[in-house]
Amino acid sequence: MDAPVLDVKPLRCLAPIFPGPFGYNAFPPSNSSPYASPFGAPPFTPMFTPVFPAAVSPISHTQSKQTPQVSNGAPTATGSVPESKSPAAPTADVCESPSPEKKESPIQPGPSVGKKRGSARKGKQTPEPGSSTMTPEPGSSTMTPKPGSSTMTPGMTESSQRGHKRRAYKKSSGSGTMLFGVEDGDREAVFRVLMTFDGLRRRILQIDDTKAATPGSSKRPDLKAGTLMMTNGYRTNSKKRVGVVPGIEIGDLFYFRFEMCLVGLHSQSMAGIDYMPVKFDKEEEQVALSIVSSGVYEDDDMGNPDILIYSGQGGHSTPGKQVNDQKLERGNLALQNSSSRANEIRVIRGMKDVTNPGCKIYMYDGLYKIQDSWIEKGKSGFSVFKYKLMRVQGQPEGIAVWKKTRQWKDNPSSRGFVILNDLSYGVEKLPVCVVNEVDTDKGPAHFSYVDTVLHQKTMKVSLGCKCYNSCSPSDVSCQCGKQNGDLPPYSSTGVLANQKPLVYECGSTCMCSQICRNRVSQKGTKIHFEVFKTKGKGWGLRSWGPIRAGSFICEYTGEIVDSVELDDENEANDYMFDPSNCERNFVEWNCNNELLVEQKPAEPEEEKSSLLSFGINANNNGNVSRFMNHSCSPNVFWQPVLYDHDDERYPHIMFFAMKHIPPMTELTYDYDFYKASERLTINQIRIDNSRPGFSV
DNA sequence: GAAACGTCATCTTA
DNA sequence: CTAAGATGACGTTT
Repeated sequence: MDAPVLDVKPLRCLAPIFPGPFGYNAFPPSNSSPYASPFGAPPFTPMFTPVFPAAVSPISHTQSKQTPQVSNGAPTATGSVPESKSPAAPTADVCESPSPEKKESPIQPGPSVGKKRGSARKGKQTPEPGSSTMTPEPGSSTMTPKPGSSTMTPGMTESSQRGHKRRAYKKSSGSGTMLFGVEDGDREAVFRVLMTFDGLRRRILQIDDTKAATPGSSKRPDLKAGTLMMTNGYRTNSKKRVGVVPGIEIGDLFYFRFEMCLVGLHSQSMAGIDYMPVKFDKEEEQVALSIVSSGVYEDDDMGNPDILIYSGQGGHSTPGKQVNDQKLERGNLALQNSSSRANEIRVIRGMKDVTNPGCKIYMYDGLYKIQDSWIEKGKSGFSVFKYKLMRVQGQPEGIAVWKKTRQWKDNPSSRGFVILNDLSYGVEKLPVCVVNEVDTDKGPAHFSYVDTVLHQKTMKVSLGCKCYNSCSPSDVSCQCGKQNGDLPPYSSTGVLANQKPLVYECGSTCMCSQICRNRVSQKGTKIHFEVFKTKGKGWGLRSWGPIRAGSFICEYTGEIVDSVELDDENEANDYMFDPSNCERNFVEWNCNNELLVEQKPAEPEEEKSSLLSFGINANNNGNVSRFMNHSCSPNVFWQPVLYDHDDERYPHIMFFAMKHIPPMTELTYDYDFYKASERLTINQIRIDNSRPGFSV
């Protein structure tokens, strides 16, 4: 039970594992707080969420410190609402900022790879180029009530008029309790929570996959992962609040509703309207905090990115089918109150994922205010509440970025500042345009675009599997499956489950077809890239579309060289990918699998990645990867993959997304994993094999 | 009052 | 398409 807690770093949950009810692991009971020693803090009771050491958020200045009472953080004055000035603007530079202990400047060329040297930039980060104001002025539209619609007045229905007391935040019953609340997280904490959630979810999915034969046994890995996080209190911003949420920026993406719950953006796991009681003078009133517009109701964006027409909740028996009039209660009432109180409401827009239909992407679109509300008859003839929300001015672009990029995709010539239409000259399926919005540079120096690595010697080809059509994760006879260990590396949608020393994809000698789920990175990139001139870091790389965490981005192509040829002084090494200095290629991406008790052999792997002793020279031949800059707070990592030959000394270097990456966000990876690994503690945590385990 | 327990509304996800 | 989900809100009992 007393697994040693190793090298505790603030943002991580390092508590030893305790078996909880239902196979969940819980953190130790309150009287043995794991925090006592590491932080020198007194043990706290489960009553209070521990204050997170790094909790002083640089952006929480707009937000008064939340006390257990609701009173502040909420509007202080009657009627008038806190104008939190420039809500998200100051957060712009948080994105790439290193964790507090680090001294290096956020983004700079990696020490080991001399790429784009001399352009390191100190100090202040400049906002994205492109984020300059090109939003239309929507303010001109006057607030005339909708024709033919009755205006609502608060209190027009009976229900729920009793003054609600703010209840103490309900702690999960059971053994879990809120031991590890990460209160008022900063951006780093938000990332941590999200990465942990998704790591957990992918892991559960992966385990589920191998048990394909048991029908009905297990579904919804998202809910399982979310529940685990919740019961262990592994969340941040767990107190509700009006307005800006620390650590969350406009444009942030979410692929599950639960993700938004865990970081305090929208705490309803299903309902579209989140609200809480707020004190105005003497009265307490429910006001809306955030809404998710997900298209179940007949929401409409009117084509104007700053306006959202939102439908109230209720009246539906099955989703999509309205069978009753909506009532002015719950979320609808809260929205109505928010309309008169004019408080800011966070808006999350849900959209179809074009690359993965059936999947939804949620994007935080910033603060809005309700401008108008009315009742109208829905398609089914029942009453529906309608709310017209107007985006608060002065915020960075949100959904507008999406609209822009979508337009560019349809019509690439509408993209301005283009220097070159297709850097790949047709090699990539999608053109890679080169843009410069910041200076007069006419483009990067010439190189030949290749979409594969160039070997000097011929590589021998491995013997493949004999699966028919597609390899099945539950098929123990699959040769490729064996090589990968007991669990499949990719989900059925091609998302990498976790980082490994080496992934074995099926290859040309395999009998399975191209639809095999064990063929992912070999098929090449599906991302619509853009090479752009950064401010101060030379050329950079970004995507027009959103990228889901774990999905394949691209390969690092170029000429394979032996590491002995590497020489930092050589200019030719500017575009050298050098994995040899990476003691351990594990980022924190697999993190917190220890929330699951697994009967896996303890990681025997580690060694292989440090054996990599080649380099990839992209100076003369390369692809978009050579433009990816370094960051200590990266959103991309690399993963060795083997598929077309047998030689484990020369795997392909494939890049995958560490986090969900919004459109037009620069893609960066950590050039020097060795340093990164020093920040790691997660892999040092002992996994308790003796425990029965979380049954999935 | 506070805490514990019970039920309902919500609609997402596979 | 359908049904199983988890949470928080709200209501009732201890």
